[in-house]
Amino acid sequence: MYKHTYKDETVAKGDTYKHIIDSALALVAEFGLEKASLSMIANKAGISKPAIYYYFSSKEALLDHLFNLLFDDYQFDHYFPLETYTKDNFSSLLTDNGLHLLQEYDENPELLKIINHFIVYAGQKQAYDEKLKHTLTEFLDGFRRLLIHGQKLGVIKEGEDLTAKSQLLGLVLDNISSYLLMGIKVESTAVWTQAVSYVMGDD
Amino acid sequence: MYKHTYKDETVAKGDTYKHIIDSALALVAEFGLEKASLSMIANKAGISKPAIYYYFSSKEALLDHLFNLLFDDYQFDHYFPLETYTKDNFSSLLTDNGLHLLQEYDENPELLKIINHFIVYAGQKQAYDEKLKHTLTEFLDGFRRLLIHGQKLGVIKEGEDLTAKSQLLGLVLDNISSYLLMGIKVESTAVWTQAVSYVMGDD
Amino acid sequence: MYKHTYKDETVAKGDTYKHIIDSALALVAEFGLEKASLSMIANKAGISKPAIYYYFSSKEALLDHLFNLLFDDYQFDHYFPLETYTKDNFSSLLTDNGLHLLQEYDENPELLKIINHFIVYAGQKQAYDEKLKHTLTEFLDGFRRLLIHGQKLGVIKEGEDLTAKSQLLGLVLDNISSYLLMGIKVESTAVWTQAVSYVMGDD
Amino acid sequence: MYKHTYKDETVAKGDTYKHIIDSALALVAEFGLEKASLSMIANKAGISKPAIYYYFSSKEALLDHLFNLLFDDYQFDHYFPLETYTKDNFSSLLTDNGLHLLQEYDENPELLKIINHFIVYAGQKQAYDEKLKHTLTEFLDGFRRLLIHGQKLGVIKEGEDLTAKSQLLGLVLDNISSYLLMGIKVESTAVWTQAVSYVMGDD
DNA sequence: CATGAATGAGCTTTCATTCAT
DNA sequence: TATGAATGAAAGCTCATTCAT
Repeated sequence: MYKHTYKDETVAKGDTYKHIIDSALALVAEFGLEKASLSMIANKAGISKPAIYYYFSSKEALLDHLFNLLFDDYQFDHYFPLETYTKDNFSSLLTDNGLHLLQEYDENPELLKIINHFIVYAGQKQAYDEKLKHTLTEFLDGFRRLLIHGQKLGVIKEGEDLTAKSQLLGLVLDNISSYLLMGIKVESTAVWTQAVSYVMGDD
Repeated sequence: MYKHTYKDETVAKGDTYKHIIDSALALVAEFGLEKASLSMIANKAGISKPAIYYYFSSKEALLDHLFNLLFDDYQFDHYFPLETYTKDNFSSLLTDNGLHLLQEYDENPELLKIINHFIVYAGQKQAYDEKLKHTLTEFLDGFRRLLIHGQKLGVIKEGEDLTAKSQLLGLVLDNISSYLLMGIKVESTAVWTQAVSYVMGDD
Repeated sequence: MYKHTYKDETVAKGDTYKHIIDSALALVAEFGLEKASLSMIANKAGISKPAIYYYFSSKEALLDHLFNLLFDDYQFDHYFPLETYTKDNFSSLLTDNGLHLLQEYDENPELLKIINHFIVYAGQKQAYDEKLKHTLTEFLDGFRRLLIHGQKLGVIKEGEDLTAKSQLLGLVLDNISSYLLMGIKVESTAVWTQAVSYVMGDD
Repeated sequence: MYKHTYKDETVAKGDTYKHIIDSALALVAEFGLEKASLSMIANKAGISKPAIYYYFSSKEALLDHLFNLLFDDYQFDHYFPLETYTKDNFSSLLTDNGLHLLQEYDENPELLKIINHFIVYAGQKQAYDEKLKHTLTEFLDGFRRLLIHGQKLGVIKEGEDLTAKSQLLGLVLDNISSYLLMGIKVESTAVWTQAVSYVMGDD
């Protein structure tokens, strides 16, 4: 699961709105979706409980908003901009982009926590489930498109099982951040570098 | 996260006890740790709420029991018995053992769900966090020991970064099951096969 | 144990607040601190149970409030204002003030009941215990100060054991009200009058 | 409230029975009548909860038994044996007997605590209330009979208000133990000595 | 005699939600 | 826009009690 730093676009809606969202994010990260109660959120936002209902019709609506905030602008291209990849920089850029993504999450452990809460919750809410599935699938697909691009550039051999290789990349990258989140020591740089070099056919 | 089929040893304790545990497992899988209430569990078990307290001193104690049930006998050796690996079967056994693990979880999607709930909950309960960390670390370490064994057998080249390679194996295997759980289509066999062949230095 | 008529100062807080306190006082008097449940209190106050939590953070907080209500403004001077005592009125004023106190409690048997419940409960809650001890000690001390004042006025002989005499006064007065509360017939006026005349050295 | 050391006569009923009563007494002293639950009692007695029902038909029955145990053999004569009082020893014996009673309670603070719990509970249970009233009244009456005896012996003047004096004695003695129980420092010896000397007409 | 197993009633507390203002 | 006041529903938990064994 990866996500770049969250930035809410709705500037016009005023401070209270943002306070609610920020408080909600912080509390969900700390206590989870259900234990983060509206009381706590209102409290942290410095407003009264009913005020939340002015902006969100229900707690569920608020959580939905957070969910979309985190997953909406989540795109493979943001981290691995296909158009910047050339024959010469392919391997090193792939490595760098991946490491950069890992670093971003390392710096925002809260985000990963929230996302994890949503992932588990997705088991109970179909709408989340579908969006989540779609998002992750898209990301895996991004790696596939990238590898195909690499083939066209001639840096990746023809005839390889690109699907499996791209999925391996996605799975590894995703899980490195999960393990980092849990505080399990993983040599993230080395592992990612190896995964890349393998996919590139280096040895 | 991997786990073989759960089997409770305490046969002597009678039916009610098992009903409680089974109901709890099912409901935790479906609704999560907090939303699976004692009322629901009692209901599903066909008993009254206080009856649960005859067997467990609190809801937390019940959840702890489930947690231990799932994580206690979780061992790398169970899936990858080091002593069975030889020079000749190393590569294929590694592949087969991994696929077998994946298949096991594929057949018990409930277990993975519960485990995921516990993983998220671990963020709030240190005891879980520690055990979880220890368990996952142990599993990664298992792969490392296995690769070292492979080196001794001469099937893996000297001078390789075994730590990174073992971690790659662990991360990939773990995340394949996660993705399967979420219903994301991953070519698990192909990916795992590739990961193994990479680590073995095949190409 | 003595206490003047309870009167809550917080007029501004609205009716519900007062209803809660009044209901709580009545039910604690009748059933005791533990058996007076929030359900009963809410019921008697004509509100829902959670409404109580809007005003008090817990049952304990509510009981604490009652406790303070009863003991806070409990002062010896309120019943025996030292500055009003003169050489001429000393004996009769001491008698009158005591009788007045007894009468007050006679007219508010509920208060004494509640106080008794708190006294017993003090054995389990240190905060109550300390305040209670302090309050009663202060009252005994009040009598001592009063007798010293009497010595200065020349109505009480020098060289007497004022401590013992003052404690006798306090103990008698306190226990008369207890016995009255229990419905045990005590000739309160006669007993108190005798106690006073003894302390004054009359015969 | 005064009470000599409790001693159960029912020896024949076996150990369990006594264990139950002892445990109940100890726990009632510590936690009060309601909070001392049958679970706790059974636990402390080293038996199972239903075992209590073999000896007592209900918790109330058990409490009733304790109540009677404490109040049944409560007699003024036990502490102040009228027949031992003579013209010569009257004053000193009265003093000594009272001090002895106080000392007894001082050495058994548990008993006083339990008795206090019952006194408060008496407000809710008429049967207790009546017995309690009767017991206390009897004690006050005992002092009256003693003073009358003193008059006959010629150590107390004729024409005195013996009722008020006897009540004063009873109230003082009773409340001294209460205050001692609460941990309020009272010069018990001095106060009681004064009370006696007053009643005797000494000065 | 005594217990393991179980229950209904009731407890304090928290929650998302509503509504008049 | 925002809040004070209140609520129904449900949570985890404890208790006195029962009953077959």
